[in-house]
Amino acid sequence: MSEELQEWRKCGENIRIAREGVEMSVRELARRVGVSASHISQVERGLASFSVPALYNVASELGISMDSLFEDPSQPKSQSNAEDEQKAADGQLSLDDAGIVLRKDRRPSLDLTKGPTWERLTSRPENGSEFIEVIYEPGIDGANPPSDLVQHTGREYGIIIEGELSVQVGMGFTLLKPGDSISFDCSIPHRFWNATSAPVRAIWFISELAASEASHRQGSEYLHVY
Amino acid sequence: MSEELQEWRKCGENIRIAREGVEMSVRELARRVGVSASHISQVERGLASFSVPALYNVASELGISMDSLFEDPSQPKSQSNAEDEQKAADGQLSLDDAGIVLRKDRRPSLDLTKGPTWERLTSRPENGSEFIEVIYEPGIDGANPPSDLVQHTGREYGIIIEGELSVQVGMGFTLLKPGDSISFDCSIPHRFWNATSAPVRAIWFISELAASEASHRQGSEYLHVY
DNA sequence: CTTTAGTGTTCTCTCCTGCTTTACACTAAC
DNA sequence: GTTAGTGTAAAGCAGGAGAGAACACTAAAG
Repeated sequence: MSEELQEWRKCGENIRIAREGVEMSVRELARRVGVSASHISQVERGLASFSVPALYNVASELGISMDSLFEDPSQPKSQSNAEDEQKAADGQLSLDDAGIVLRKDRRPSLDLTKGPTWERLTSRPENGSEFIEVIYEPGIDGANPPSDLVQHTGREYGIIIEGELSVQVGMGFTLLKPGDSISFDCSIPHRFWNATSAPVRAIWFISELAASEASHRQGSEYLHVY
Repeated sequence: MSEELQEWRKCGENIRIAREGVEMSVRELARRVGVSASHISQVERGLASFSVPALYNVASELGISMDSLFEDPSQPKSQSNAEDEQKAADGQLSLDDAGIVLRKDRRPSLDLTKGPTWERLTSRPENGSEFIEVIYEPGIDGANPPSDLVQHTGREYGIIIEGELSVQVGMGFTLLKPGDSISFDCSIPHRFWNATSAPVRAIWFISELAASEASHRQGSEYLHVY
C-alpha cells in the first residue's frame, strides 16, 4: 500500500548503469543470468521487472550489491570520491588533490559548538562512515557527565591518543587511558566526557554499515534518551 | 543457468527471522506490505517468492537491508559480540569483560613476522572491519619501499600518530606526518613503509563493507601485484 | 465450558507478468 | 554488398504471485 511512486523501478536504471559500467552487452548479461536479452532490455527501461532469483543473479554477475540496485541513480554516487581516486591511481592527480591524503592543518572541522570538537579525517564525507578525531576539552565541573546519553545506528570504534576519557556504555562505566580502545554497537546508549583537567584526544570510526543484526533498523538520526 | 542450489531461497528464512525479531505478525506485515498474509507465510517457508516491489517493501517495513535478506541465516551473526555487549548494556558484565573496552596492554597482536607490527584494537575480530594500530619499525635501508604493492577489497582509513610514513597509492607518492590522515579504496594498489630512523605509529580502519561501487566485486583475499 | 480474538497454515482459483521467440532497425568492420 | 554486433518491438505462452476463504491452534475473557 503506502509506498511512494514506485521507488523500486529505479533498479532498472541502476542495472543499466552497472552493466554499461563494465561494458557488457545486453546479450552477454542475458546469457550469464539465464534470461533473454530482450527481457533485460525491458527491465532496464522499466517496462518489466525481474523475478527475485533473476535479480539476484544480475547483481552477482555485475558484481554489485542488492542494495545498490535500489539507490537513487540521479544523485551522483557518494561524492565523486571514486573518480578522483582513480585519477590519483593513474597518476593524474596528487594524493592530496585527490582527497586521499588529508593534512592535519587542512581538516574540515564540524564544530558542534556545544560539546567536544570533531574533526573529520577524510577530505569528503564518506557515506555510511565517519573517521574523525575528537578533542574533549577539560570538563567545566570535573565530576558529572555533562552530555546526555546518546544512541544511534551503526558501530563505533575508538582509541585514546592522549588524556583520560570517562565513558559510559549501557550500564557500564570506565576510564579510558592512552592506548585503550573501545568498540560497541551504537544502539546501546552511551556517552563520553572528560573529567580531568587536561584535554583528551581520541580517534573514532563510526560505521553505519557495520551495524549488528539487532540494530539493523532504519533511521540515522541521533536520538537522546532519558 | 550456472547458479548453486537456490541461494536466494534463504531470503524466506531471513524474512521470518527479521519479522519475528520485531515481533510483527504475518497479518500485520501483510497489511503494511500490501499482500495477503497467506502469501507471506508461503514465501517465508520457501513455497513461493515475492515480486521485486513486494520484496522491496518487506525490507523497508522490516527496516532491514536488501542484502541482509540474502545472507546465510545458518551461520551465527558476527561472533557473539552482540550478546556480551547486550549484557554489558544491562550492567551484567563490565565493559572490559564484555570486550567493549580493550586495554592497551591486552591487545591481541597479529604478528605478521615480516613487516610492520599489527595490533588489533578490538577484543574480537569484527566481521568486515579491522580496527588496528600499526607500528612501522625503522626501515633497514632507509630508501626503497620494501614491501610489495598490495590491493584488496574494501576501503581503508588511517591517521599517523607518531613518526613519518612513506606511502604510495596508485601512481602517487607522499609522506605522511603526525596528524595527517588518508583514506582510499583498497582496490588501488598501495604500500606503506618507514624510510626514517624512528618508528611510526598509525591507526588504521579497514572496512570491507565500505567498498566503493567500482570495487564492489567478490573476493577478500589479499593479492600481490607486480 | 463457550466465546472471542489472535496466531500461522492449507487449500483452490485467477490473472498478471516474467520470460521466450522471432523479427526489426541500426552501426561498424570487412 | 555481407556479416556480426548492438538495442528494441511485438506476440504469445505458462508459471507463479497473490487473493480469499476455511482450518487448526492458543490464550484470554465471559
